[in-house]
Amino acid sequence: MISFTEENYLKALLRISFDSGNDEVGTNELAMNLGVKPATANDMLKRLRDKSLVDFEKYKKITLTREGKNIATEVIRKHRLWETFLYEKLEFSWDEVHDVAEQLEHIQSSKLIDKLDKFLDYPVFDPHGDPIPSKGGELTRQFRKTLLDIPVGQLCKMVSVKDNSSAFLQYVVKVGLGINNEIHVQSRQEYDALMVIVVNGVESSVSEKFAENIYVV
Amino acid sequence: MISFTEENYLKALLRISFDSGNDEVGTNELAMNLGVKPATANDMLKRLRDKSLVDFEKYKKITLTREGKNIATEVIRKHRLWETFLYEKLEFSWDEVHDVAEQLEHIQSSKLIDKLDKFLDYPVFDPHGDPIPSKGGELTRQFRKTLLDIPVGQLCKMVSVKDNSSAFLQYVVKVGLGINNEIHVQSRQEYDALMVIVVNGVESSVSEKFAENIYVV
DNA sequence: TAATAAAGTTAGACTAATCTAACAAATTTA
DNA sequence: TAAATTTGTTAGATTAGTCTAACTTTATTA
Repeated sequence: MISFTEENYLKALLRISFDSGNDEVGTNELAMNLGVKPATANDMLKRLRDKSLVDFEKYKKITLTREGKNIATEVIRKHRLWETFLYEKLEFSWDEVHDVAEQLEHIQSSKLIDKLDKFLDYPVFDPHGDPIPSKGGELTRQFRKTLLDIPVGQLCKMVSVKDNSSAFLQYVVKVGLGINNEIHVQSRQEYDALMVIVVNGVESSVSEKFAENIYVV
Repeated sequence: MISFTEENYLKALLRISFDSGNDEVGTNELAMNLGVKPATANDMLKRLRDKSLVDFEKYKKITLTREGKNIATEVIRKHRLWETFLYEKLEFSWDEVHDVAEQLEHIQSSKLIDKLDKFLDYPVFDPHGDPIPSKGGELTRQFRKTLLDIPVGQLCKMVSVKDNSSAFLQYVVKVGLGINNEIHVQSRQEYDALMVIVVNGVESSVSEKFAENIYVV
């Protein structure tokens, strides 16, 4: 049986490789991502290797095995279905769903998740605009532009976020931004990439770090 | 913070004292109920005592403190709300809800449980006919007759079960019994209390152990 | 290319939750 | 009420998941 913690490590590995577009992940990167020390991650990685869920050689990068990737994808599927449930059925706001879904994603019952999928009428995207893997585990990798890629003067529409921490999401809400909102890029500093944007007629300044975490079309 | 396991101990203590009508619970009784060894239960009870969640003296019976009882009641509230959700919204059958609810009851989010309560339109009984504690923690203790209390020749109606294990619940289904079904008590052996009952025109023999786990009116 | 920095590993320790085996107290009963 | 039985406790061990501190390997750069 696979533990709650093991599931979190696998999920983090998949998310990191998905975000970076590279299958290979480093120990420190993983540890930082999970908020544990590299030594801890290293111990866990050895256990996951014993279970044939990851591959790596000493001092080398880590990849998920087929089986590890399947489990990670299933956890992400559950996470995103629960987020959709919380948002659509329980009136949770967009920035509150993540933390609760972090817990719900570990409930073990394939019947539960299939029935939930049906109850929600087989949704394809979660409230952040991220794709929900199908039952078979298909996760469409779409090319994603961020707010950083939009030239001055152009209009775009926010579809999702990269950073799912509630600290970031609350900041997004504070700037008056929400899913499907139109953003007008008014200006950009050469020096530090600070941008001035207009959302629903309200002007705000946002940093480079902020902009690269907002997915747009 | 209170752990998953600690919550299970508190819940078991409340359920045992509720079933027996006596606030005082023994270590062995608790251990058996949770499927652990008495030594294990004893260690945990000492930790719960350190946190002021239970009271007991060496070699004496255990009681929940006010705070311990509140937590246990909250866990039961969550359990029964989730059971109701699974049964009413996700088409789970009556005997499948318990095991999944055992996991869902430990999700930590008061907003989640309040919203779920609202979504279900503030239900008062779960699919087994057990009362759902209110947000304030009121749990009405009703006198409950079991099938064992029904004299030969009399008709009664099943409202709930005492044993929630899926082994028992599946057996109940096999006998053709479900919630709100009428039961006719046809005969009873003096020697071993074996009963012959009729449900929807079908005759079955049931043991004393079975009969005492079926609540009726 | 040699020194420095970054990344990864190992050893040893801690906590929570569990176990077995041995022991002590309380209760039942002959 | 003394012996037998039941109930509860203690001591010592185990596993999962975490840590710190010291070490090794790999990568970067002056």
